[in-house]
Amino acid sequence: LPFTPEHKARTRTRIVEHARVMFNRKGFDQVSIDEIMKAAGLTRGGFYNHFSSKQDLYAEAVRSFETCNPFAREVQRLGPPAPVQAARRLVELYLSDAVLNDVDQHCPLIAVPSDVARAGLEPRSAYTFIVRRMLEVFRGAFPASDPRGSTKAQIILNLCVGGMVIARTTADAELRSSLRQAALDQALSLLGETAPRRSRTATPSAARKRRSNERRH
Amino acid sequence: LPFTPEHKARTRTRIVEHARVMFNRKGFDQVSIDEIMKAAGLTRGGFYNHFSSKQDLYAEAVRSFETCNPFAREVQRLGPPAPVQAARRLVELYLSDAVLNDVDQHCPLIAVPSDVARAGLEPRSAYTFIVRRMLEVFRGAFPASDPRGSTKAQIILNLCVGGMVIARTTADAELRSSLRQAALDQALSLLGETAPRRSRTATPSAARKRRSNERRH
DNA sequence: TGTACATCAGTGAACGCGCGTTCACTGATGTAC
DNA sequence: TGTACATCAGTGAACGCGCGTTCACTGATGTAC
Repeated sequence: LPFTPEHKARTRTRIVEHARVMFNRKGFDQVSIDEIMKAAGLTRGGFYNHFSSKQDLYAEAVRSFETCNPFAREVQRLGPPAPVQAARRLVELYLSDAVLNDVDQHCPLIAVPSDVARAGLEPRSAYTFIVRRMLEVFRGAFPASDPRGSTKAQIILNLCVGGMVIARTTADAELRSSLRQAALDQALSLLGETAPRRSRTATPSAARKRRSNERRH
Repeated sequence: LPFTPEHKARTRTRIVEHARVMFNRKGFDQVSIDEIMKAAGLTRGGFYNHFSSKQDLYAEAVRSFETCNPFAREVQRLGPPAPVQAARRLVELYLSDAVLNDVDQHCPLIAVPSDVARAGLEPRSAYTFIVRRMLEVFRGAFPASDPRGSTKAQIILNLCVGGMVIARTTADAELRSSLRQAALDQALSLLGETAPRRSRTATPSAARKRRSNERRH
């Protein structure tokens, strides 16, 4: 074989990696294949050695988030041993001020929902896959016997996505931060219902985080 | 004057009207000026008599939602007299199954957030304006003395948008409906805290609605 | 060890199409006189 | 009342550009003998 068998795979991964970041940042239509290939250190023509179409790459990029994002890695690290902590940590990462203000880190769930909703079947099911994974993590934070466990997991996901999606659209720093913070407090509060109840509105760690955000602005 | 002074205004409104529906359905890039003008019964060339660019029309379309959507009309009708009912009704309309399954009725908040987040300043501030309006309505449901009133309003908005944004992206009917329902229950529950508490998870009207949705599927 | 050959990741020019925008024109209308 | 004129919403052809996709080619590599 002309190249090592892993070589093509590594190139492909490199393309997907750059595509994911650029699609998240600028959306499906605003990123050209040329740009992506250039970012990956290649030229336009080679693209179709790896993918059958731009939409094909898009689905792949959405899918790739599952293996490459900091949330997923965090979950993998903390997942099985302490489900409640994993859920709490995921919420805190998801709704952190740092992530809100760095578009490149945005999860596809918040970065490209409109695009995906209008895209073909492949990107949509890649997206749905992430949704189910996150729901599993949140569901794990409640005892299996809790009849409202699934519902609470869904509410937490809705808060995570809703808070960030709206916050992202506005340039008003105060409104941004405040929408995000409200979602964070409520989500943590729902998670807190599994452990012995503390304050109704926020865990101590959320309060600490809030103070530090206020200092930053 | 060659045409009546209102004639141009009416034409302009007609263009914006069609643009709003089409942008919501297919996104900014996937709708051409040609299509919009055709839908409005005009030809390509006349577009620049009314708008300076496609982006200009986009901002206008987002803005227009405030005056033409069923939620806004509903709020205007119920608004001042009974703020709690207005908020409750808005939530129910927003998170209804009927709206979820009819893209044309989708509020820009859920239909085009990714597009807007990447668009210019004008569309973004048009979007932010709607956000503030909805927050006002929700805030009105809690007594001015309630220190958590603003936060609760933000949580409700996050739930409204989050639930619909995720639900929209998946084709799985069960998951769609269930995400939406979870958001609806939680939002109504938060609103319920103002009135004498009924059931913890849903108001009677929500339960009625849920049953009717289940029949439909 | 050396030579001829096959493979195929990557190159870069070219194609074709759609779309945002421009522009010279039309023709219906109201106004001046 | 009638006629010449100015206005301007709307028309449709044309321009120019970018981008997804195709394709003939290259040249580095491994294999056969």
